[in-house]
Amino acid sequence: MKYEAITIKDIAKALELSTSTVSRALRDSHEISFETKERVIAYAKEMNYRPNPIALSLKEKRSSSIGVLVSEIANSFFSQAINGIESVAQEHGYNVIIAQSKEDYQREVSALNYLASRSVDGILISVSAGTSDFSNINELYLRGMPLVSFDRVVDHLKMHKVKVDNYKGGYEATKHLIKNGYKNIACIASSAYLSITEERVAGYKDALKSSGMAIDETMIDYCLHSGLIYEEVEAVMARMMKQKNKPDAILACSDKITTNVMRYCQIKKIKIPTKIGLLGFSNLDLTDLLTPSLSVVRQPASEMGRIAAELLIKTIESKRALTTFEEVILPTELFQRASSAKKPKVK
Amino acid sequence: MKYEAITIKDIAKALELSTSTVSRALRDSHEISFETKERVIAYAKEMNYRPNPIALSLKEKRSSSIGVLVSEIANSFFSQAINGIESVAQEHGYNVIIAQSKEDYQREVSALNYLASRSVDGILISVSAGTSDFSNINELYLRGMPLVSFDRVVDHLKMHKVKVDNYKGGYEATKHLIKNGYKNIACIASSAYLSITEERVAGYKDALKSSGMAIDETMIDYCLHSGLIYEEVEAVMARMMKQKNKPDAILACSDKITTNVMRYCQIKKIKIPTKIGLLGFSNLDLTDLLTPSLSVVRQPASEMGRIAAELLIKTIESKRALTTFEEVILPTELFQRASSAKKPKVK
DNA sequence: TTGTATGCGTTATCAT
DNA sequence: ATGATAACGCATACAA
Repeated sequence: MKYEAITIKDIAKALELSTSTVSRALRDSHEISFETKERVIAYAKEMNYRPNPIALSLKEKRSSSIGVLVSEIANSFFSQAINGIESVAQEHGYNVIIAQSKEDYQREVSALNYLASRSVDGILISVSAGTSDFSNINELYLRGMPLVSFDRVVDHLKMHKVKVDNYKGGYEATKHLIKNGYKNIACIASSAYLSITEERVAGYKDALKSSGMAIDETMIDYCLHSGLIYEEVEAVMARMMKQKNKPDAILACSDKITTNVMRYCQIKKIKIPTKIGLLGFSNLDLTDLLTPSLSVVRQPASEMGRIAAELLIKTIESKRALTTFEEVILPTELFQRASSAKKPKVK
Repeated sequence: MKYEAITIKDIAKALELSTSTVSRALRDSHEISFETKERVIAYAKEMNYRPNPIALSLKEKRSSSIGVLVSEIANSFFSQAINGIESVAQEHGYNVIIAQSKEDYQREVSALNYLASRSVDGILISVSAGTSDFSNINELYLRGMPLVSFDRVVDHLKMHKVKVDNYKGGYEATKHLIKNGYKNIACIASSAYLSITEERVAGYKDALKSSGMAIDETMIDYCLHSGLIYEEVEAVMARMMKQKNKPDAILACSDKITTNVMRYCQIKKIKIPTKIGLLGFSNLDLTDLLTPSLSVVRQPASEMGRIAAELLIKTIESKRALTTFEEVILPTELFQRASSAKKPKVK
């Protein structure tokens, strides 16, 4: 019943040829007679021959696969990015091997180690939030492993970088809220340790400044776990809604913060956007459907994945040693509901 | 700068030993002197030696990796499932290679072919909606490739199956709509080729019957691409809303159908749930926040992935030829908004 | 035009 | 206790 996969050797034996002849015939070498070629190809097809990619990898010293390391696959941003990565990879004949760090440094190190041990030709990395020791990644660079970091990039590391313009995203989102009449705009951001957080908050601050509005530090807060835990967001919201200078709008700086602010408002029966405005960074499918006027800052996740993968494959295939590193910065998209947005009640 | 990865041979040369001695020393064989072992291990560590997994694969005829074939990674159900799969795989020392068919039969075949050609030890499959020819999968079975299908299983195929109780899900969802006062409940389902579609629709029909309601075939329709394409859903909705017997509620049988029905209603300014009720199968994060009364049928995606992966790895590691096949059926979860739902205007 | 031999990195089976 | 050799499947330099 279960039959072993057929090899070149089997074909050679069956056709009374040498393995090299078979190999060449299958690769359509010009030095094989038309007749032999036909016989070999016909038989190979009949027996459903497939070359063993592992043997090929060993010979060619390349695996035709790339590794992707993210913190959490079931995060819509990353799954969209992987979507783009997989598409590009498949166009170029590469497989995609995925690993997730779950924001855990140990898991990140071991996943990286495995991928590194020559089972992939290159690696796409979005570092986990807690990581501050990048010696492993540097080690990979020294080994000559082609690397591209995306989204969460680390400035001082020697590798290609693909990310969005977080500063501009934060700036424009805040401007959008101001334009819509909001006066007291709070900012709830992710872990203060991530550079993307810094950049978004800087954009927020500069937008306020450029509109002549004051920056109130009580209106800025951080969620260590990027809002992953509802209570984190709840605590921040509760504090802000209690204070003298109450926000009339929120800039939510991550997917989870956005949805958890919505959840908070729903539970507390705070109407969005009339009672409080909300503008979130989110890649979830539905955010634009959610409330009549919620706008969303989207990251071009799939596009980012595509670009990062292209860059990686280009690097792999031009095997020169790297001295310069590209940094691609994509624009965020301010996605606005087409239908008429209800204006907030301006005080 | 770029240094080649070190091999056993390099170690042997440096230490003036044979490769076999080095190999044995590294594997802590009892027939190697303590002294030699120490030298070898110390040197290997110093040089950061890692065995080449590809060479190992060739030798062992196993790759320690499993393939996952889904229609679309950036679909929250699948990304949650992959999340579970990756976790289990990593616990057992397996890599996960992903491929997406994009609901395209040709891509499914070629992806499967690649995975099949011995680059993975087993495959997890959720067949694409358009597929009706399963000869490839059967071919894999004959080749002895360990297979587990999940979510979208095909009844007559000889393989393990992990899925949710779609019948019950459809039944309870429909009952829920009936209980909320809806009288004309339509059903928009995925590809008619999928058994999950059949089952959900059967549950829908039986729920109507058991409430003494008639089944109107014009109220049931299918989307070949599972609603992936907006126009697909739009066409069905347009048709239904034009006919004499107009629905006052919709049972949407997939993630994408759910959101695209919502999008349609938004564009056409049809209010959910007062003008039309909606109950969808969805694993999106936000669906419960969406409208004041939308309930959602959730699939335990991550859990399903975990179970499927466990089953696959178990099958791989007990290499006996398969004669019996397990079928695991998980319950769906009817997720209901806690807050007061607005009742529909009952005619 | 075809065949033989070698090597990719590793381990297992023989020697010694 | 250690070494030489073959084998995994394939491609290719070198012979014939």
